[in-house]
Amino acid sequence: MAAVDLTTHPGHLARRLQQAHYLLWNAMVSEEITSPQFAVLNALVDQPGLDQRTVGERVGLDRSTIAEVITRLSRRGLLDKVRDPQDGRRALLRPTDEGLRTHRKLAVRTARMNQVFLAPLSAEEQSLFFALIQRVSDAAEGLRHPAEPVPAPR
Amino acid sequence: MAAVDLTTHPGHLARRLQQAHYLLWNAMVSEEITSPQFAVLNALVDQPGLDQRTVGERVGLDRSTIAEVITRLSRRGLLDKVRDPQDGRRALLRPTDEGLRTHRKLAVRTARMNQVFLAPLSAEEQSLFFALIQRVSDAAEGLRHPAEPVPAPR
DNA sequence: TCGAATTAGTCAGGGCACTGAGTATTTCAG
DNA sequence: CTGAAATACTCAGTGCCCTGACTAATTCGA
Repeated sequence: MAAVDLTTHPGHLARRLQQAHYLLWNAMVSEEITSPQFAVLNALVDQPGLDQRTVGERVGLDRSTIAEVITRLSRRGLLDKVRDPQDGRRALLRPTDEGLRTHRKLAVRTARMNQVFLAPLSAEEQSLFFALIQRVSDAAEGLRHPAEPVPAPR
Repeated sequence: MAAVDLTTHPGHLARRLQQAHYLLWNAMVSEEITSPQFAVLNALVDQPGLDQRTVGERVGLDRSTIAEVITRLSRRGLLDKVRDPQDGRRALLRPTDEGLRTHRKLAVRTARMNQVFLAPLSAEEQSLFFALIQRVSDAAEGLRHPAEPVPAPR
């Protein structure tokens, strides 16, 4: 009766999109290493020695989730985790040789997968696709941190 | 060094989009009922008496996940689950009165949230946003089921 | 009609994602 | 210099999401 059409609900669409991606990743990239794990590895290849919190910020994972992902990557021997001698709170992370090799391999496959995933869109549509999603995500993310200065006492 | 730019990776973008949505949902719609739960409830308001598998298909949840979601909704007293007397394998689902009330309430809030979520886009951009995501998702979904007839021995 | 597929749902197991509470370490104000 | 605040991380709890293996019920072909 009063049911709603979910195809105009961005949240529903976002979920479906991620599921579709998950499927393709599993088939074309890796069944062992997940997409978030690759994102973390990628951040560390870019800047070895980052601490956990910063990596999480870079790839968009909260403190708890990043901890789990790092545990798994470390268990697989893809990264090393050592306490910062300068600041005993921090854990510094860097990819192992094995981690670097894995990253190189998966980077190639990921590129291939992205092509397949985006194949239904023209080049211009692809840029638009990126831009629109980015704008919506950034805006919502922005609501999180209500502007640096101060919440304005109203 | 050989690190990759994740802002051009649809999977990464999809994940961020979903996180952004999760955030807004929690703030503006409900902290109890999740978006997938609402989707299930919505499908049952539309067609009471559906079985589990069909609902899952409608909202895009696999057999295991739909089972969990339904357990939670049922525990909250938002839907009833009875075995089909015609076919003992099926479980038939229908919203309770409480479920209907909850659906009505959340439908209103969801509409409001969608407006906020999509506010950064113009009306035309919003249609484009929907269409592009839909096309990509559908195409990937299509790879799953390699065309009805037969996989073509090539 | 009876046994082999098919179909609906359950269960165990692994991974992502968030919150709230707790611990250890560092920083900073008085 | 010391106690309060801030910071990095951990842990417990909840929920989504998938796969593969299993059970129960139905259907369908020989």
